[in-house]
Amino acid sequence: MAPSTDTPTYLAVAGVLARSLSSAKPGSRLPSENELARTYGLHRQTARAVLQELERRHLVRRVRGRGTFVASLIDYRVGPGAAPSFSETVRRTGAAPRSETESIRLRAAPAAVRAELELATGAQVYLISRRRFVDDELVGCGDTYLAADLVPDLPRRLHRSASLYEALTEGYDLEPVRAVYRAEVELASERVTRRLGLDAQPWTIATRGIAECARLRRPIEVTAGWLRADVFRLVVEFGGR
Amino acid sequence: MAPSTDTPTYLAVAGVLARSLSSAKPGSRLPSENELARTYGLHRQTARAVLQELERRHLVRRVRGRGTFVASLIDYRVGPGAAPSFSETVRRTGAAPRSETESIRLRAAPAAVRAELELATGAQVYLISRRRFVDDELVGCGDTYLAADLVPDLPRRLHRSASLYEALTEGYDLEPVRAVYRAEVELASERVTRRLGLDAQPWTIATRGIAECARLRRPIEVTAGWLRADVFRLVVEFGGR
DNA sequence: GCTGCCTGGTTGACTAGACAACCAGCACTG
DNA sequence: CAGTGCTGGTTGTCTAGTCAACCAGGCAGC
Repeated sequence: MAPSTDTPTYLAVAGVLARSLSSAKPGSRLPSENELARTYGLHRQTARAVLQELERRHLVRRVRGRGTFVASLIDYRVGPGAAPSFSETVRRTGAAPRSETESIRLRAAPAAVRAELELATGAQVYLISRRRFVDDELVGCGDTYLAADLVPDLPRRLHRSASLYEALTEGYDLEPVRAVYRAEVELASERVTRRLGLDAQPWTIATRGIAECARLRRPIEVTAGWLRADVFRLVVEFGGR
Repeated sequence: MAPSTDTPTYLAVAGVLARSLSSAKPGSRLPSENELARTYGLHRQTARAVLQELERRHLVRRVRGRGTFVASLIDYRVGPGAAPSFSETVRRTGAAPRSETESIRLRAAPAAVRAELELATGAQVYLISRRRFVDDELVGCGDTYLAADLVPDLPRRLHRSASLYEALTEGYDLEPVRAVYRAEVELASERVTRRLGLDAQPWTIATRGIAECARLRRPIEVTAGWLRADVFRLVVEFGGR
């Protein structure tokens, strides 16, 4: 029945499941390791290898204590001019995005940020840390650095605004415009791994950007973000119709 | 000695090795699974998990029958205007790139290609398949489709040129200019896996592009390429100084 | 009501041992 | 001299079984 010559059984079974998975409902549950082993006559470790292979292909998500579930990737489209918005990206798929502010801290600017924002030594910045959710599941996090002297009393103002963008634009007349943007696929650092509530370092789409204010003609914002690569897929596009 | 509370031993050992690996020479060999198991007092399967974890992080490459070797990633930089050249990218790292033509075939244009190149039904295209090497190791492959009527007698002409680009520019006065470009990280198809001489599907940086000819004012070339993601890393950049 | 405990089911980690597939090098043979 | 076959070492696959960590839900007791 299988066209296999001598492919390992765990790959053969993974292939069978992968094909049936393409028409499965995202979020639905797969058989457990023990069930799988029983129905295919394998040892549990082999059934495990099957599910791990599917996880490696980002076709399923495995949750300890609960089971294995059908995954679905969200395209994270990056192109010139269009700095992708997390909320927009998620909403387009029909899911519900949510951003949660972890903390707003006032601190001395790290050297790298100071250079990017053209600040004097000792200058202070606000560091805004956020967490990103899709359907109430934690899928990413991000940091934003803002020169403190440009946005006095930011925490309170931010409270009254729907978003940081709105606060900057309407509260301070500082509309930020993306100037430099960079994205890559990388393994999460230990710090990001912790923030995402995971114990093993996941692959992430890492983004870094600098935004300028047209009125002031200088950079005002440095951002860094990480999105789980088993939930999002990085797509780069230039040109097109 | 380890700051671990109860991190799994395979992750702990992987951490130790990862740190020492950053200063190791790319290409040098790591201890074998058995050696590792002996020196750390583990079972071979656990030592195996250690090396597999390092492979997952793209820090090492494992070759059946030979051993485990220190890897090094090459940045594949993508930006507006600058369609990255495989040869340029590799040469910048000091390694030796090589491209090898697998085949040049004349065939009816597939529907998707026909649409992109604005060809009539039944029109013919040349399909040029290439393989990409770094220091004589197979790391990628690519396909190029060209409208056959624009490049009569292509196979012979290509023989006398250093590259396809040169043949198009000087042989036919058809300088191609990148119009649409797209890159993403994806699991290799079975076909690409075969062409890369692997048995398990690897992650790849997949690129797709359409090039136009300024003189003719129409698209003349469709390209698709795959580079192994355990050798290259996709980096997207806009703006900058 | 609701807090805390227990229980059955799930994935995670580890040890034990076996055989297969593959590679490089070497000696031997024709 | 070319090719064959052997051999030791390597990673790949698989079975067998154990304990741990975690989750959801049910249930008893406060």
